[in-house]
Amino acid sequence: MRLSRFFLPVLKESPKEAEIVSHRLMLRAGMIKQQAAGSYSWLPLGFRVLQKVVKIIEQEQDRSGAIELLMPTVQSADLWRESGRYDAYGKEMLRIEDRHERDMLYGPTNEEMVTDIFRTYVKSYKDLPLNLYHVQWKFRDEVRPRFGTMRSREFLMKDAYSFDLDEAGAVRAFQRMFVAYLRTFHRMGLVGIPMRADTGPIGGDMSYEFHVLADTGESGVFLHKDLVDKPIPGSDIDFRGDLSPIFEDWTSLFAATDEMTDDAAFEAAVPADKRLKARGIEVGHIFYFGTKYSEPMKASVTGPDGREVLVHMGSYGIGPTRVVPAIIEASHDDAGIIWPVSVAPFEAMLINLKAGDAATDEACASLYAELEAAGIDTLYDDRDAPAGAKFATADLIGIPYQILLGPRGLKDGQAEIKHRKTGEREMLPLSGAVARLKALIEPQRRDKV
RNA sequence: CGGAGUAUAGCGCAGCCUGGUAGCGCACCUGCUUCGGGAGCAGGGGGUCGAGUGUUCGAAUCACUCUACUCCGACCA
Repeated sequence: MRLSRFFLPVLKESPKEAEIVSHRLMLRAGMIKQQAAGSYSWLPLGFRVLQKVVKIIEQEQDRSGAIELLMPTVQSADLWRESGRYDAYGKEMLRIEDRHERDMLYGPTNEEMVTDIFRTYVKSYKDLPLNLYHVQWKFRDEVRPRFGTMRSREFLMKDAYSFDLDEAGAVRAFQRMFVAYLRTFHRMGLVGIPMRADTGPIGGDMSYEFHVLADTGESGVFLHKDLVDKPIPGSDIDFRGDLSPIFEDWTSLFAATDEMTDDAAFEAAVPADKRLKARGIEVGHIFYFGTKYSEPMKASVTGPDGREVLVHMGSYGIGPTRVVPAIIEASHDDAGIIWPVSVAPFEAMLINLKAGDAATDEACASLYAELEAAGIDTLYDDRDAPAGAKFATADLIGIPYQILLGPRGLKDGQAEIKHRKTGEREMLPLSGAVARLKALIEPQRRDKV
């Protein structure tokens, strides 16, 4: 993509409403624009990141055996009356009336609707286990939206719903999601630590929140230090096999939010040198809630013995529109964002240090063509701007690798590659630069981790 | 929902106290000079001062009402 043909409204100064670093950087990097309280447009750069995050989530959901579909944002109130949540949900639910004066709502979650789909079609235990998910916009009329897309009212959520014959099956489904979530966050360059959590209004018995550690996190978290760099299951993990050893390995170490524990319990459970008290951003939440919805909504199957049984359900959410700022909170410096390659809006940025100079333009154009041919997703800064402004933009928007070419380098037949994360610079013969870049990027690609 | 604030050009702000018809920096446009870490000079465009009502000869400025947004607390992916 040529920058001169892209839409990238970067800001030199940060709007005053942005209090936390991710919000500030997302505004400055031209990723989002606020449209109302808790409501954001995703501008092209931000949308690229969001799409990459969603792609990783989908890949790991699919790998774990979940099946993607898409349900509407606007739902009929009737389903929610069946489950009893139409009255229970309160003011957080945006209620809408259509022209026929029917009660509708903008979905804050989809348990009712997916249960309705399930009960319509699934009649036999032979069709279980089943896990259906979608990635769809939600609306929760938060009392106080804040921190940009970290806590917005309209937000994107991947929500998965598992259906099993009994509790043992549901626990296996829960463990599959648990492992899928470990992998999902890891692939985005995040350390997502599962913590015992409160079940909240969705209800249920077993619940883990996945938290990214960051000073700006909204929750206090207590955890065993060893969880921070615990190895993540690889892409060869067999989701049809027994995942309970992994589950137990992770959950045997203490980790809980401040809603679930306190200093005394923490100190009793974890030796002093292993205690880590921090702030966490909740990026995912998984629940097992048994027959909470299948019972009122009559979602049952015929079991092997011919008897009708209510299915045991769980639900599993990740908020991509929150994950993006969480990644920034975890990975930035004074100059701007530092994207992991797997979610970066572009993998490389080619900087023409003297746009308008015929020889440099030509050399950059051919280098750009070479980068594209090599499959490197490149943003080519071909603007007629001072070099300093180009560097500032490249650093701000956090492209992992910058490749610099100007008259000086051209004279020596050399290009410079700069690593955004480390600041390291290498001079390379022009002919070898693309190969070098490819070697750097490829192992970090999202499908390789 | 309770508490505290803010609202003047795309962004950041001054002007308000003490009423006299709007200004600065950045951004934007034109030209020239520049270009290896957010360029310089010259010229230029853009605002019914959040909305309404009132006070006044006259309101960005004073009064009242409303709206939007932000921050702090209780809730949530």
